Amino acid sequence: MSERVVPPAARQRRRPTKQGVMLSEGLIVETALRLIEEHGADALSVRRLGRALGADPSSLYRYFRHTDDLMLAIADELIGRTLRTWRPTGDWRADLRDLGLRMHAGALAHPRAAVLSSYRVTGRAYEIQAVETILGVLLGAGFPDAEAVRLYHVFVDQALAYGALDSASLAMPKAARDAEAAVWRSTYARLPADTHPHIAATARHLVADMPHSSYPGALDLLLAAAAARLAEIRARAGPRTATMGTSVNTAP
Amino acid sequence: MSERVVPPAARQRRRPTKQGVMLSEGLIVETALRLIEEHGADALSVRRLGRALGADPSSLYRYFRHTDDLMLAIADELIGRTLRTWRPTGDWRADLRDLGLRMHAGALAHPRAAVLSSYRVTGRAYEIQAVETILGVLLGAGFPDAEAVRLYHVFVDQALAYGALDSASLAMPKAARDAEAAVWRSTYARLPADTHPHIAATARHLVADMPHSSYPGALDLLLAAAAARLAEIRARAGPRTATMGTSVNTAP
DNA sequence: GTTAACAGGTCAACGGTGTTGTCATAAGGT
DNA sequence: ACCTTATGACAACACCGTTGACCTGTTAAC
Repeated sequence: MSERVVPPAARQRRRPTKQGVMLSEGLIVETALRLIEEHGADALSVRRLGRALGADPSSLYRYFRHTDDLMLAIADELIGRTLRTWRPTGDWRADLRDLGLRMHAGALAHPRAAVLSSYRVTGRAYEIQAVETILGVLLGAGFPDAEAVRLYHVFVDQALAYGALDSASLAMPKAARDAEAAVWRSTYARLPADTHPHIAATARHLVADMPHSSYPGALDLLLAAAAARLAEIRARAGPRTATMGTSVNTAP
Repeated sequence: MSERVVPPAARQRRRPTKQGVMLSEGLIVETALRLIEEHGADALSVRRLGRALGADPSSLYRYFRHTDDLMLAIADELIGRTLRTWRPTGDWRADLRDLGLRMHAGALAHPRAAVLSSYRVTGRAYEIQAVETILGVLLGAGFPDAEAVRLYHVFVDQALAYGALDSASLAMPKAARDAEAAVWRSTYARLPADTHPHIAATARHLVADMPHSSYPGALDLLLAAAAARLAEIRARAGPRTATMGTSVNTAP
């Protein structure tokens, strides 16, 4: 190692691996994502990744300082992919709803990366682009600066937090997941009405609802609250238009 | 091990540890919580816990099948503590707000347990009590069964998801956390207005807002949306009262 | 061409982790 | 007093991330 770190993009002096592979940041990230996809969230370790690449595990430390440096690179790649498949229409509410669902789905597809990236600021290219885009949607809708930032923060954190939560749940072995769903049926649904009246009264709904993600519901509540707030702001600023829930993109 | 597992509560045949400690589920959970509190989230491992207890690590497997069995026990204890310090007033919105903030704070105090418990159903005593209580608040407020369950689900998941998210962030070494805050100041706040107009326009707010948890904001938006929904329900059912945002606790 | 610098791949080792199979023993019931 | 058995201890396994030392091929300069 000696002083090792990572020369950024100006890499030269390439040499193939003993097994003939040309390493690169891109190849490593891609392989890591493939590993996660094929063999589950826990399949990603420096050693296994090295094996999958046909390289010594320690070689990876020439490209990433720690494992979570690698995870951040993976996270940024995921942000990029999500953003690339998203087509804004100009309707802020529909656009944010679509984007939120895409972020959530993206997280579910890569549970391990999602968990790690959820609470980190990568500061990388795609992340910056995402911030700029989402802020643009909110400002374009007519939210004042401070409010737009607050909403941006809540929107992103909610998508990431739920993404991580549902990812973790999804990463459990299937048997364990089924067992959890069974707890609602066998434990909760059988509590007697005299000791647990509220659970007993709603048991049917609990059994049906609880095993699914509550993210779509949470997202809709968030957007509803935001729309109400926007209507209020518009009414206060000057009651001209009565349209609500939709907004023309008239950013300066 | 042979077939080992955990005889539930009917434990007898106590024998002290070599160092003279009498093990018990309770003592183990308490010690684990103390360990987390004193030495941070990563300080909890079977081996360290054994050392702290004055027992061989493998002894713990007589009480818990896996480490996350242990984590679930810890999680339930946390739920219990949170619930015990909460005093409902009858105002559903204020009560849920208070409870949400307490859950979030409780998670922050025990990051590792929070992350693990966030996506698990313990089915243990305190968890059941929490479900019953929260459902009672919502039903008492006047939400119909199905809606109450949906709201319960979103409320709890939101508290847990944000708890886990902010826990993870808090569990980072302080230096790393500071570095992340610096990214907002040094990277985002310096983007030129012509390439990133929206970020540039709101940079001041981003720097101020982003390093803090967005949970309180998210919680308030959720409660606002719920209150609006409740007003709608009441208006539809029969326009008698005009009070809104507050509710008398008239559960059957 | 020859050479010197060094990026980058490899090896071996360290200290950690969760988990389990085997064994010894003290406690309880009879 | 005996027998059973719950439970603690020990040792080992297979993994993990990380690092220091070494070696070698590529490149740039001469």
